[in-house]
Amino acid sequence: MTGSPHVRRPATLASLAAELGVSRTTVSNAYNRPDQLSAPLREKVLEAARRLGYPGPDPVARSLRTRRAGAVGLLLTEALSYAFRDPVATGFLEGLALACEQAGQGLLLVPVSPEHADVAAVHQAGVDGFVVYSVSEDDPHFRAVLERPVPTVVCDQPVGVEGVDRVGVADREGMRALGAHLTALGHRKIGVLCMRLGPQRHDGPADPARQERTSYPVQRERIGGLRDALTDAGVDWAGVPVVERFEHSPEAGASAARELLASHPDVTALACTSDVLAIGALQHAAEAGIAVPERLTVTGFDGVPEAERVGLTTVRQPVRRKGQVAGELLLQRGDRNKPKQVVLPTELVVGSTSGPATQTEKFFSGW
Amino acid sequence: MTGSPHVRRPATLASLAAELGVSRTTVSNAYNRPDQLSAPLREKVLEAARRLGYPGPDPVARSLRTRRAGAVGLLLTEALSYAFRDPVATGFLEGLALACEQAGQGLLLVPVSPEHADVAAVHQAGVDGFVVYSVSEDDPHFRAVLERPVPTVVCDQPVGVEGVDRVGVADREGMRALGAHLTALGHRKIGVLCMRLGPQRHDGPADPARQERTSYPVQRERIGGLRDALTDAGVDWAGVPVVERFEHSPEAGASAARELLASHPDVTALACTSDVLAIGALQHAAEAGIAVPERLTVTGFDGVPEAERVGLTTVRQPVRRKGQVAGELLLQRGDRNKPKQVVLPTELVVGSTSGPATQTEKFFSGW
DNA sequence: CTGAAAGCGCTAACAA
DNA sequence: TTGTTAGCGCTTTCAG
Repeated sequence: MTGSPHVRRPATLASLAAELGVSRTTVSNAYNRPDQLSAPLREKVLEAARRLGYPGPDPVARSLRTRRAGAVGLLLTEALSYAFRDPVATGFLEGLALACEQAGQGLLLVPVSPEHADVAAVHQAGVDGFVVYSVSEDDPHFRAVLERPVPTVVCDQPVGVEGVDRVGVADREGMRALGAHLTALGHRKIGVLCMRLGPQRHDGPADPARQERTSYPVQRERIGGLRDALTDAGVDWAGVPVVERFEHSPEAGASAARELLASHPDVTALACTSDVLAIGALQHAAEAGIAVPERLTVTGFDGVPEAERVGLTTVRQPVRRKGQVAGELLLQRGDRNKPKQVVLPTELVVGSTSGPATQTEKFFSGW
Repeated sequence: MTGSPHVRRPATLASLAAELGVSRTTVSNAYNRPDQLSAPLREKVLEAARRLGYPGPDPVARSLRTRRAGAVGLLLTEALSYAFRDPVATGFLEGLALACEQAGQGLLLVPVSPEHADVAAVHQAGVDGFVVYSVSEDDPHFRAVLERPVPTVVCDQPVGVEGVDRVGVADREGMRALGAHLTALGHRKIGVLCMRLGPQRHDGPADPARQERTSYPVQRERIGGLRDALTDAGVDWAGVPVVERFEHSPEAGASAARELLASHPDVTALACTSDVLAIGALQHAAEAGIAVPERLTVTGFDGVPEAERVGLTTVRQPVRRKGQVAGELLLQRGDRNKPKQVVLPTELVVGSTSGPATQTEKFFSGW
């Protein structure tokens, strides 16, 4: 009577109760409050459930009633799928997942394809809170998150959003230490490879104005830290070439390195704002027969596992811990109402890809 | 009257409707069926919503009503966090996420810490279906999934579960091709490094009985494929040393390589059942001063990006595609009722870590 | 220890 | 184009 024949309507708590001649409360208690009813009765209920194929209380209905979804939503910059290709993002996810796991909460990846400028997914997410991972300051999905009446914590970007928690790392200090390392090695001709600075695709040189105006504070800080260090050593920042890439991949790093070295064959060090770019730069160097670190120093930022494996000089940030803190900030907020800011430390890691600046005259950079 | 003062009770659809003097349907339509009401009225509703801070229809309530959660659940073997450290898992996730994204569905990672033998999380997940990634045949969480009245698709393992879709790859064929490659290069003394074969921690040699009895069909198939190839070449499998590791990490691979080479210094090739293990083996070789491939051939399985970068000889499986297929199987199942099995092809990739078997006499393997 | 009553917030027919 | 009527399946005081 209720539907087409092929739709098997599973039993509900009510139908089970009716079947057994007990009240719905009793059935509910059998699942949620075992101590509120006698063991035999409970077993009877569970047995009947098994027999009738009742899969236990419907999670959605329960969520509606209890007003808790048992999951936290995760909003990522890029297409959802990108996150899994980026080792920094996966490290973060690992930490966040860990925190969720410990709290018994699910982690819902909110599907936001960049083209799909469709904010609906954010509204549709049944979650008790959001973690926002490194999005641009004017991301529409992010704004949609803010409209939801649930707590939110931001990782990295954007900074300074009113009323939301944030966890980040000491980007500027880390890069500054790296810069000092480079200048101490005698490098004066330094080139920079950086990640995207704006929402629009742009691949190529980025002048200081563009560096400042970026909507990605993390990049601004990292570049700024390097600038601080170089300035301390008397290097004029205006003369430092910076090449930007929209994509974040080893391939992008390789092509950026090629571009920068072609236009500035005299640079002795390539400072990249991420390990992924640096790995690409190393790859280019290897292919072009440029000896690292003898003829070219290459550095990264992040401290991803592969970087460590290849001995990259970099700045390590506690990615996993960052994710964990983000989760804890969200899940262990008592009834705190003032937003909390956490900044984790970074650490210079000197590997085998940085060495003294080349003493010899300019090489022909190529083969 | 309804609660403590610090709990701001957000507006609901009903209260908004009351406020405007329209029916709840109208408000609902303003959000879900814009064409069902006049533009001015709709604007009026939306404006009032903004004014009253109504965040739009509650997703959980909607889900209850529409009987669709808008998300698929993902069940992983290991601790949730492990998945993000394993490049094969992340590749799979990437593909799955892609499929979800395209369908506008969320992806809910179900928190199952292995110690927390607590199946509750599976019951608590508000999802329209489950994807199960490579779990053991007798995993309790998996059984809990099967009890839920939603469609399920399994990736890789377990095999042969009644009524559920499955996507896998040609593990055996791939490994067989790799084995043929090795024997063609003249290798006869071959050692194997494999992943866990049982639920209990076991690190060390795995004899043929243990290989057969494993509850992880994927390992069985890969080892079996190699066995086929070696047998074809007249190598007696009983004499092939297999070292197992419970953890799946480069470190585990390195230690396994060390162990195997110590007990069998005469092997000329190390076939690993995963790239991650192989990368560890390479690392050990580098540290021990063993030239690859001159003195030792090392091979993997999977074709992860890093393997490609280091030139590992391996068997490539379409991990991302596998995830995508899993998603499509779940999301695009019309009203199909017979389960579907998809097996994707694998491909031998010859890199620079495999070479002819050493012609010289036995080396002292180590230093 | 068990039951009755009262919704959680929403959508989907169907009428008006 | 708008409103009315019924629940979706469950939990939770509060009495018995």
